[in-house]
Amino acid sequence: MLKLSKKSEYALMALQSLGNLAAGERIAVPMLAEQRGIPKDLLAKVMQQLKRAGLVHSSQGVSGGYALARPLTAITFLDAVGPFEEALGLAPCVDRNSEGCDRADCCSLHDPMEALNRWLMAQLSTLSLAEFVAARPPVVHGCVKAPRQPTSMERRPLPCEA
Amino acid sequence: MLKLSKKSEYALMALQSLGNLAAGERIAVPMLAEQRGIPKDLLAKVMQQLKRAGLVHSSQGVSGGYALARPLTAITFLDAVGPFEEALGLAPCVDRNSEGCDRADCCSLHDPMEALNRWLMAQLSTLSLAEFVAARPPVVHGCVKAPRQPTSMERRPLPCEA
DNA sequence: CGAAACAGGACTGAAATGGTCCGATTTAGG
DNA sequence: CCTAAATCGGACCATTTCAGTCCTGTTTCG
Ligand code: SF4
Ligand code: SF4
Repeated sequence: MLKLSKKSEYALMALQSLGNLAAGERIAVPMLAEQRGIPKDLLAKVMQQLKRAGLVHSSQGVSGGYALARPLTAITFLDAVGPFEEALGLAPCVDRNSEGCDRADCCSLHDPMEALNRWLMAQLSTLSLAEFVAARPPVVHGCVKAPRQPTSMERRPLPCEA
Repeated sequence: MLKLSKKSEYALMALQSLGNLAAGERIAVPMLAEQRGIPKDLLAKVMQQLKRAGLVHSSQGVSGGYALARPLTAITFLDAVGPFEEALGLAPCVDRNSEGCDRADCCSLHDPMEALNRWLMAQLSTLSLAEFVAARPPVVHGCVKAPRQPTSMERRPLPCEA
């Protein structure tokens, strides 16, 4: 139920990498793909879609590449992942990409579903990418791993503590 | 990314219905299936699995059926849905049903993923079914819809309000 | 003994997913 | 002006997952 598509994962990777670029700098798909060790053609598609979603800017031609359209603090997890998730809603009755459910007005599960769905969406759209991936030091050649730091997720209070 | 499998949905339906049974009462699969308008054979499988998960008890023979093994307040959303979700984790590196990810120790996305995943799991396992489906009046023949009441989900504070 | 229920495996069709390939267009640099 | 390298974007394919059906047992009430 929670699994992200590979495209989403690649999108998050890309946005993370774009996040620690110097201002005005750009990075090309082949470079990105090699750094993260992921299929270049697929990443290319992902980037196109990110552009269409307005999250990144692109420049064509040799020495072209991508850059963030706005800082990671202004991109939510939902923004980043939304374009790649076919089934973003819990059930057909609360999903944008489905023609709904004919039982919707005769289903005692509908209201709870809708409520939970709305809550989850709210969570994911109040989580900025900057929070999610606490952007860390520059990329070492071939390996982008960085020392562990507690993310802001871990500091979010659980509902039962509220 | 959030979509539940049909089995999960059916499981939630079933547990909801079992929830407003009188003590000692049981209900059979064909009856349940007809009430909710869902395929009986599939629901049968779901019930078997719920039994294996220890959430319900069954009795065989004619006039057999299912009943809750414990009250809805003692069953979490994750309990109910877990057995039916192949891919419960956000990514391969944090999923029980996958052999992990070879890049796990060289991926700057791993730690954020793990953190978010843990947080989401915690959310789903602190949400009891009783909270989720604020169990409502008995089932009218052929239609189980009931008047709307605010669920406890809607009263959960958003992180940004905490 | 027979009808009705649970138990459970085998199987199928359809759809989503992850990935590849190829041709077209743009553009910096020699 | 020409070429290499990059973004575009459609077509295509293999694999897996999903939802659903079917069929054969076994239990148990009346
Ligand atoms: S209305 Fe009920 S059955 Fe239809 S999708 Fe929503 S929850 Fe599932
Ligand atoms: S380690 Fe990185 S690449 Fe591997 S699954 Fe986790 S997030 Fe995806």
